[in-house]
Amino acid sequence: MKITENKYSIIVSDFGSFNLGLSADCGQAFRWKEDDDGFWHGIVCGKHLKARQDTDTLTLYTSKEDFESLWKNYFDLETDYADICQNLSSDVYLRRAVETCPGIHILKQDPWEALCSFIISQNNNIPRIKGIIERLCETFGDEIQGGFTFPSAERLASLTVEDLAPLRAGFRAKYIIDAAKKVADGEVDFERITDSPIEYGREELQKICGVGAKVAECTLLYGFYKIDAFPVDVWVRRIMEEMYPDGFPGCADGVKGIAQQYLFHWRRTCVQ
DNA sequence: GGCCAGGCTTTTC
DNA sequence: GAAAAGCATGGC
Repeated sequence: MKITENKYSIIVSDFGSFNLGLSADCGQAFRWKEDDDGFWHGIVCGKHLKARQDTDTLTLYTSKEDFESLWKNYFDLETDYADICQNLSSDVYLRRAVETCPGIHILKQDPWEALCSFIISQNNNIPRIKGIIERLCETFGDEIQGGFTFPSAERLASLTVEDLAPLRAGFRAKYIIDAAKKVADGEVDFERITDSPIEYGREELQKICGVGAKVAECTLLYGFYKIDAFPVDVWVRRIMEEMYPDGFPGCADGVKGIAQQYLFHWRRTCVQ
C-alpha cells in the first residue's frame, strides 16, 4: 500500500483488489451513500468521510492522522484478501462468488452501531433498514459536518420505546432500548467480547431481548471482526440448501464470515 | 391483497 | 422440546 498526502486528501494506491463501493454497499453497513459525482460519504465513529475510487487509486478527503488511526483499519486495507480469496477458490461456488464480486472487504464497524443496525435488520429489507437507521441518527445523533453521528448506547438508554416512534421501527424499538440499556450499564461487556473467543460473544449478545443467533453472528463479524462468525439469513439459508446440502466447505474454516459475505452478495445480485 | 424482507419471542402442540 | 403463530412496516 502506497500513501500520498495532499493538502485536503490522502491518495492510496497498491491496495490490492479492494473495492470501496462494493464493500460499502453489499449489505454489511447501512449508512454509506454515493453522490451524483461518484463520491462515497459515510460517518464512522463520529467522523465524516468523503471518498472515491478510480481505477488504481483511492482518494480519501481526510487527514493522514485519521487515515492511519481510523480509515485504514475500518476498510481492513492491511489484510491480504488475495490470499484469503485464493484459498476460498478451491470451492467451485466460492470461486465464482469471489471472481464475480472481487474487492469486498469486511468493514471493521463500531460494535454498538453493528449491534443496533442488525437488531433493526431482522425480518426487514435493506432499503427500509437504511431508512430506519437514517432516522435514528437524524433524531438522536449529534449533528456534525456532513451529517449525523450514530447515537451512543448511553444516549438511547435514556429513552423509552415511545420516544423511538418516529423511526417507524415497529416491534424492533423495544429491542433497541433493551440493547442500549444492557450495553450502557455494562451488563453486556464489549471489551470482554473483543478479548474473548467467539463463543463468549455469542452467549453475551443473546442476553439481549431481540438478539438471536443471526443478529449475534452479524454483530460479531462486522462489529468485533470475528471473521469466523457465520450469519445465516434467508439468503444464506438458500445458498446452503442449493449449494451445500452436505455442509460448508473446509476451505472457509477460520474465515467463514468472509466467505459468507461474498456468497451473500453474489447470490443476491448475480445468481438468476 | 398477499408475499417478502440480513429473525426473534411467544404460544401451542 | 419442536413447530407454528405473531410481530410493525413498506415495497412489489
